[in-house]
Amino acid sequence: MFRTTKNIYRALADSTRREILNLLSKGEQTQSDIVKEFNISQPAINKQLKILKEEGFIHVRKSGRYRYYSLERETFEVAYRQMVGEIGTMLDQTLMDLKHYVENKEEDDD
Amino acid sequence: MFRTTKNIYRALADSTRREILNLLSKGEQTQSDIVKEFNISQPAINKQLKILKEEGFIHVRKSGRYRYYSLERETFEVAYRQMVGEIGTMLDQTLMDLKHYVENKEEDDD
DNA sequence: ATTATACATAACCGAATGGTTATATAATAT
DNA sequence: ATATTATATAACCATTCGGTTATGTATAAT
Repeated sequence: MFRTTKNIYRALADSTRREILNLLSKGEQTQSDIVKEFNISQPAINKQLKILKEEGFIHVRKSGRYRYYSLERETFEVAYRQMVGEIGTMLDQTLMDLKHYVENKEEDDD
Repeated sequence: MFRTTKNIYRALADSTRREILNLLSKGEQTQSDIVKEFNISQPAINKQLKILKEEGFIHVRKSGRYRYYSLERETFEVAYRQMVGEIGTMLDQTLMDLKHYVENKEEDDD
């Protein structure tokens, strides 16, 4: 009932992944470029890239021995909008609830 | 560099927790009320509530043997804004990048 | 006083996470 | 042909996660 097609929540759950996305948002990067930006091993980065790819947030372009990673902007944006919508709704509802509470302050009976 | 004060990403990572938040957004609920809404055990819900509380997204009011849970609207909203800001920036940057790419289509040399 | 209800907590469990090291493979450079 | 570089993959490990059952404790109801 609450799952987005692409699980943006999973993608964003880890800080390394968020930083990778942030990095890629500045432009295409090879895997080794990305690895250089972190203090963790190449296989560790590779795994996180795999998860981001699984969830559809990034895209790989192969060229020679290089892999160029970039944001899958479309997917990302759609998922993002959905997430913002969901959470936004919750916040709206709390306002509604507060409004209801204020309005019915005196008459506790319904 | 990328961590919010309250870890909204962690809070939202699990679908049960998101559903709890959604439920609470409609108004205060006792723990047993919440338990009834799910197919999982009371201790399981209790654990998720503990995490949401840890991250500051909900609040408990004790009354008799009941625990009334409600959204900590303030924290939630601040974290939400921050998250939207962070991700929004990423998306803006990809636009920027795209713009740069489009503008420099013909001249690959900078 | 006894029973029922709401919640808390402990012990346990399997699976997923997020990293590691070691090693293989593929492409490039020398 | 050999060495180097980029990436992939396997095996391993500790921790976290998200649930379970069992049981304890506090409050309320009978």
